[in-house]
Formats: sequence, C-alpha cells, structure tokens
Amino acid sequence: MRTRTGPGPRERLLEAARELTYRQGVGVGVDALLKAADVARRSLYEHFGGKDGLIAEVLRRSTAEDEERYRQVMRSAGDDPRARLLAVFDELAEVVRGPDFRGCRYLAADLALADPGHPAHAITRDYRERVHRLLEDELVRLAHPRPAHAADQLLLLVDGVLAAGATRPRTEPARSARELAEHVIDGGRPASS
Amino acid sequence: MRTRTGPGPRERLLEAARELTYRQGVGVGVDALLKAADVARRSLYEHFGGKDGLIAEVLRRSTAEDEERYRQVMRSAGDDPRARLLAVFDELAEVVRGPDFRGCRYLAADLALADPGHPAHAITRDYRERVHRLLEDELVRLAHPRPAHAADQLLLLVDGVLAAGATRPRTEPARSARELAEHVIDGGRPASS
DNA sequence: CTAGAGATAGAACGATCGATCTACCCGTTT
DNA sequence: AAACGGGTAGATCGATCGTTCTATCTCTAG
Repeated sequence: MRTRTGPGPRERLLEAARELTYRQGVGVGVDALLKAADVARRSLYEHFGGKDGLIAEVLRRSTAEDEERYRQVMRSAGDDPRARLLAVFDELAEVVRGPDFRGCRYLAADLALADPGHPAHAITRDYRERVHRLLEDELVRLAHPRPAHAADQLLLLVDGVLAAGATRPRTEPARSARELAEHVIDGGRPASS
Repeated sequence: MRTRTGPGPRERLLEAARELTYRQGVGVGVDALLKAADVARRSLYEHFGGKDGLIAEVLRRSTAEDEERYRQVMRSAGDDPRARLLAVFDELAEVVRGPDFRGCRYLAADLALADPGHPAHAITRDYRERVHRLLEDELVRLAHPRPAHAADQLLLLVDGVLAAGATRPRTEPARSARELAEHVIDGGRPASS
C-alpha cells in the first residue's frame, strides 16, 4: 500500500546530502550524512552504491531543479526576451542575498573533486550547456548578431556573480552584472526601447 | 656560513604545498606534502605549527606574488590607465590558457574551508581588497564617474574569467570579459580614442 | 502463516587523517 | 671537546575516512 508517513530513507538521504554538501562541501563525512538523514548505513550503499553515487545524484537533482527554476523565472518575466534574460540576474540577486548563500555548489564541487573522471564533472558540464542553450535561445529570438558568444558572456557574468557573491557579498554583484548583461544583450548598441 | 646547496626545508615545503594544494585542493594530506617536499614530518610543525599554518602561509605568499604580477603587467602596459586595465585581461587570457590552470586557488580555498574562522579567509579577503584598490586607482586616473563601482564590475569579470576558465575552457572567457571590461572602463559611453 | 524484501543498528575492516613523540645525525658555536 | 640547534627518519597516537559485514526488526505479498 505504500502508506508511509513521511519520505523514505532515499529521500531523506538526498535532502540531507543536498544541504550538507552545500554547507560543508563534498568532503563531508558519511557519518554526518547518515546522522543528518537518520538513515541506516546500509541504506546509503543499497540506494547509491556509495558516497560518490550519492553526491552524483544530489548534483543531478539539483541541476534539474535549478534549470527548472531558470525556466520558471523567465516564464514569469513575460514574452520579451530582453526582460526574460534580465530577470535571471534579478533572481540571482535574491539568491546571492540569501543568508545561506555559500557560492555555486557546482563550481565548488568541480574545484573540490580533483579526479577529472569523477561523475560529478560530467553532470556539472551538462548543466552549464543546458543553461547556455537557455540563454542562447533568448538571444536568437532577439536577433542578436552573435547569440552563442553573447550567451558565453552572460554565463561568465553568472559565474562572476556567484563567485563575487560568495567572496565579496557587500558589493551587490548581481546588480553590477545586470548592467553589463544589458550591454551584452543589446549587442554593444543602445537598447531598442 | 649558511652555505647550503639548495633551498631549505621551509622553502621546499612552501613550494610543494603551493603546487599540491592547487592541483589537489587544500584537502591534500600531510603525508603527500611531506613526500613531495622531501621533508621530515617534524619540520612542518616546527616551521608552521601545523597544516593550517602552512596553508595560510602558502596563500599569503601567493597573494603577494599575484598582486605583484598584476602590478608588473600594468607597468609593462605603459601609462594609459585604459591600456593598463585591459592588459590585466590579456594576462588573464594567458593564465587561463595555461595547461595547468585549475581555477582560482583563492576561491577554491574559500569554498573548501567551511569554517569561517579559518585564517585563509582573512588572507583571501585582504587580497581581493588590494586588487580592488589597484583597479580603482586606474579608474580614478581615468576620471571615471564611479571608480569604486567600476572596480567592483572589473573584479566580477575577473572572477567570472577564472570560474568560466576552469569549467568552460573552450569559450575563451578572457576575451569575452575583455570586451565587457572596455565597456566598464569607458563608463558606458564609447571610448575616447 | 510464512517467506522475503527493506530498513535499522552497530560492529568491524583497512586505510588515512593530522599531530606528537623518541632517537639519531650533522654542522656550528662556544 | 662539548653543548646545542636544526634536520631526518620513523613509530605511534586517537580520530575519522569510506566500506562491508552480521544480526535483528517490520512490514507486505503470496
């Protein structure tokens, strides 16, 4: 009947790992994860095969959620591609302002996992490509002369916001980036509006 | 007489730690550091008090060297502040292109060291302030209307280059950032030249 | 009722962590 | 010659690492 009262061990583990790997980094110990999730040791290895598998699944889920959040933010911004792109930076401003913000978890994972063969790297790479496409699609709709290049620049601004937001929070990096994003979106020429 | 043939244990440790903490992250084991430096275990604790002390000293040295490198690059670029600022991004292009580039070691250290009281954080924070001043001074010389804010933006672009360079190396982030840097330097208006 | 799947608790594995310690070697300085 | 400081080598400490294991419990399906 599956009439469980709450989320099962798998979900509890994923949620605890999502939280702890962000706050403490992917170097968190297995014991801390098990304790936070209130889950038996064995369950971790049954469901994910090991710590690396759990980390990979956490990143997979998180990228899917973040991509969907980007889409939602752009959807809420209306039809104008310019407004939709700028809305991304408005959302970033709120993310960075958040009291629990500790930088980009994907960049942190990439920097922390020295082994280039770790499954986490493939996941973060795919995520960046998906976001790049998301941005590029809007730029194409804007008839931007160099949509791919402009998407690279916007992604660079996003990375800059997340990095500066973690290291120099008082400088309001999202606001700074938004100004530059306008310049990128307008293709170096003044806005049409 | 101090007629030693090569660098002593202290220097060897610092050099090995500089290399290994960059390639492997600050999570490298003490044993790996000692083996790479070919130094006795005791020497580490005599000179630096422990692993954290060694890491802090590595960062201290590295920030001093990097700041000096920024100054040198700007010095070589002549007297025009605009050219001096853009030279920074040309230098970044070469850094990112380097085969051993693995991202910004200071951001990596900040993200990896969850404890906000770790001495490394104070060192990286001071470094960013020094670089900010370096950039701001040039913008003041340019009579930029908002030198502090523009320096924030340039620093955001630098962070973006180092992040994107580590995660999307094929996109030539330094070139993308240089274009935006020109826009920042020119204060939103076209270049005077 | 019973067999089996899923979860829990916890011992235990070998490996590694950072740190402390003893013992010895060597060059310098009294 | 003797004392000493800096360096090396290596054992050892308790703690923690990720992983595997046995044993028990609790459901649910047949």
